[in-house]
Order: sequence, then structure tokens, then C-alpha cells
Amino acid sequence: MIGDRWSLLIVRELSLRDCRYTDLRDGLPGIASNLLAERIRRLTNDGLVERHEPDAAEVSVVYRLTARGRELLPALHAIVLWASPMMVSGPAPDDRQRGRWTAFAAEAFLDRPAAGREPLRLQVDDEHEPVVIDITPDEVTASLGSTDDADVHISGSTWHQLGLLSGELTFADASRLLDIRGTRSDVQRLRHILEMRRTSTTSDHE
Amino acid sequence: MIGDRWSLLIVRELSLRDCRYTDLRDGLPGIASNLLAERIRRLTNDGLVERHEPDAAEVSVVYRLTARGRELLPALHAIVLWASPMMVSGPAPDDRQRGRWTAFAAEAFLDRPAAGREPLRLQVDDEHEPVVIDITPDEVTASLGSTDDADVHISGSTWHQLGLLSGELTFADASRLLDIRGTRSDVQRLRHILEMRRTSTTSDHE
DNA sequence: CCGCATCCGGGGCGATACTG
DNA sequence: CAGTATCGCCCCGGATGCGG
Repeated sequence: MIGDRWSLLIVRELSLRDCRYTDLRDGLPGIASNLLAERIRRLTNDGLVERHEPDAAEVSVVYRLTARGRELLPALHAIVLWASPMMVSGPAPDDRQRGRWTAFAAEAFLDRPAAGREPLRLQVDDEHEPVVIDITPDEVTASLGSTDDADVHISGSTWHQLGLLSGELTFADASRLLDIRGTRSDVQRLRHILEMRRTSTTSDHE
Repeated sequence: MIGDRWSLLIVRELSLRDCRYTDLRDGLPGIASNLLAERIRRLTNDGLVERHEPDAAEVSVVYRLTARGRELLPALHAIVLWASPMMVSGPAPDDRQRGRWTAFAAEAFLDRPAAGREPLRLQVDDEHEPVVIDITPDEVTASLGSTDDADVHISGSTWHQLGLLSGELTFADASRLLDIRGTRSDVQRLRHILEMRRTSTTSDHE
């Protein structure tokens, strides 16, 4: 059900937001449209994806993950955690990175344990695709776009943003490479959250 | 590196034991030999697998996971946990199940949290491929073969064994479907361990 | 036997074009 | 926007061969 090409990537796209057909097409550079159609059909038949017909307020068909499809997220997160060292340290010349993928890696890295008392909202300023990351004690959610009321703003290279939010860079290193703005206490809270995750996931290989 | 066909399955095979070329071929029904050779080459070049030349005591080339390759196990475990409901409840007519795959699912299900004070050794009697599962406070390891000093013997249908050790069946249900033998206290300990994992992973959907 | 390399259909895949 | 249709190609699967 999920072993063939593109299927898990479609799930990844749908994990961040419900998508129209063209959203998926844009989010999966290189996919052929016949393959996208067939993969959606398969995933729908297998009960991982729902097709949502447009009602009065809506304009277009929307695909969304079912509960069963969402159960794949821990597996995707584990894969992303495994891959993030390579994404950060050795991006090939023609590798691309998108803000939404940074968001997904951040969800993977921050998801599991508790994350602090008060909610924290990050604005990750990617040139092409800014994302907002909300960290609450219960969960971490990312969404595309910009907000006015972020606690911390992170701008700079997409790769360094990924390094920070995936735990590959120490906060100290990342703050030299990125521009991290916010009140002293909010930045400290972010640092604390990230360092908690780092010690619990990485085996301190440096 | 791991998205194409067979690669992750090769990692799965190597996670249980070091394998010769033909071991892998046997463990991956349906793989073509040219593909196996090419996948091994890729995985080796990418640093996930090591080729071990036969020394004096050895007879044959052996492949084994590198540390980096072993870091994929959490991802594989997450996939297995996601898949096990389908493996247990709806095995298709031509689905196969092997003892070693039961062992892998058991590792996935039991791996994470602490597992009790004293080590517990299970003998899973599969007709074709019996496995021994050692549960210690620190880790769960499975190996192929039989042992004399198991604490608990589990015999019966391979599917039911998988259901028990992957948490899909309650211990009560499984003990009706399987033959579970051991001292009263050892069986209770097994039951306790399995029920701990069940409550922490499943959302009690029954 | 073991560890591959080679050869050979067939089908999935990738790119483009097309349509309601 | 949401797909369908078509086409060439390469990758995959299955069989066989072959030196160590």
C-alpha cells in the first residue's frame, strides 16, 4: 500500500494540510499526472485518503488523510529524523528545500515528548514559503503562511532553518548562522525546547 | 537511498542477523538476483551495509548493517507497527508469514519502553522457522532457532503468534487461540509486559 | 553451493498532450 | 482545475550462466 513510489510523499503533503489535486502536483516536483491520479485512487481505495467533494462554500475537490492515514505519521517522522543529518550537512547541488518540508521535519523532531508550559509560536521566514509552527504542551503543528503574532522569528538560509528545527545544529551554532528574533525569554524557551529534544534523540555524536 | 524497492526489506533482513547473499535471497521471496546485487552495492556505497570478507573461520561473505544502517530500525519499527493490524486481521490468501517476521514485529512492538525487572525468554514455535525472543529491561532481541531454557513456549498459528506479539490481540484472546506454556508466574509476566505495551501504543479501539 | 553477471519480455514510470 | 490518453523507455522480475 505504501511501498511504491510517491505514495508516502503524498501522505506527507496531506499531513500538513488538505490538498487539491494541483496542490499535490506542485508539492511533488517531478510526478506525472497520471501517476498522481493513480496513487490517489489507490490510497483512497485503501482507506488512507478521503476525497472531499466541494460543497456550497468550497470550490474544488480536496483530499485529506483519514485517521488510518494519519497513523502513518510516526513512520514518516522516523524516516525524516533519520534523513535530516544528510539534508542538513550534505545538500547536493540540485537538492531543493521547501519551507513546508522544514515544517514537516520540525514536527517530526519536536512531536513526541512534552514541550513546555506555555504555547510558543514561531515564524520561519522562508523566501518562497514561510511557515508558522505552533508548539503547545500537547502537540506541535505547522501551517503555511505568515502571522503577525509570532513569538520568535527565524530568518536566514532554509538549510540552516532545517538544521535548527531538526536538531542537527546546536542552538548556539544555529544562532550564528540564522537571524533569530524575539523577546529574550521567548528565545530562551525555544532554545530550551530544542535542546531537550536534542539530548533525547541524538546520541551526541560530536 | 531507501525509497526504491527492496532496500528497506534488505535492512529488515539484516537487522535480525548478518546474512550471506543467499540468506538475503531466501529472505526476500521474489527478488531478482541482479536487483539484489545492485541494492547491496548501493546500500554499501551509501554506508548502510558493510561487506565482510570471509576470514579463516568463516566460509562465506557476510553482509551486516553499519551503525548508520541500524539507525533505520526505528523507522522500520514504526512501519511494522502501522502494518501489523492488517497482517493479523486480514492476511490475503497468498500472504506468507515467516517466523523471522514475527520476531521483527515483536521487536518493533516491545522495543521502546522498559520491559520488567528480570529477563524473560520466549520460544516461539513456528513450524518452519522457530525464533527465540529475549526480553530484558534494556532491550528486546530476537534470534532464529530453538533453545532449551525458554521461560515460555508459544505454539500455534503463526498469524496468532504475530497477533499476540504485535499487540493486536489481547492476551486473553491469544491464549484461547494459542498454546502458551510456562510457569504461572512467567506467563503472568509475559501477559503484564504485553498489556503494558498495548495500552501505550494502541488507542483501545474495541 | 556462493556471489554475482547477463539476457530477455513486460509493465510501471516519466513526459507531454489533451479534455470537460 | 481535475484529471485522462498516449507513447517510449527503463526498470523490474524471471531465468540462465559462470567463475570461485
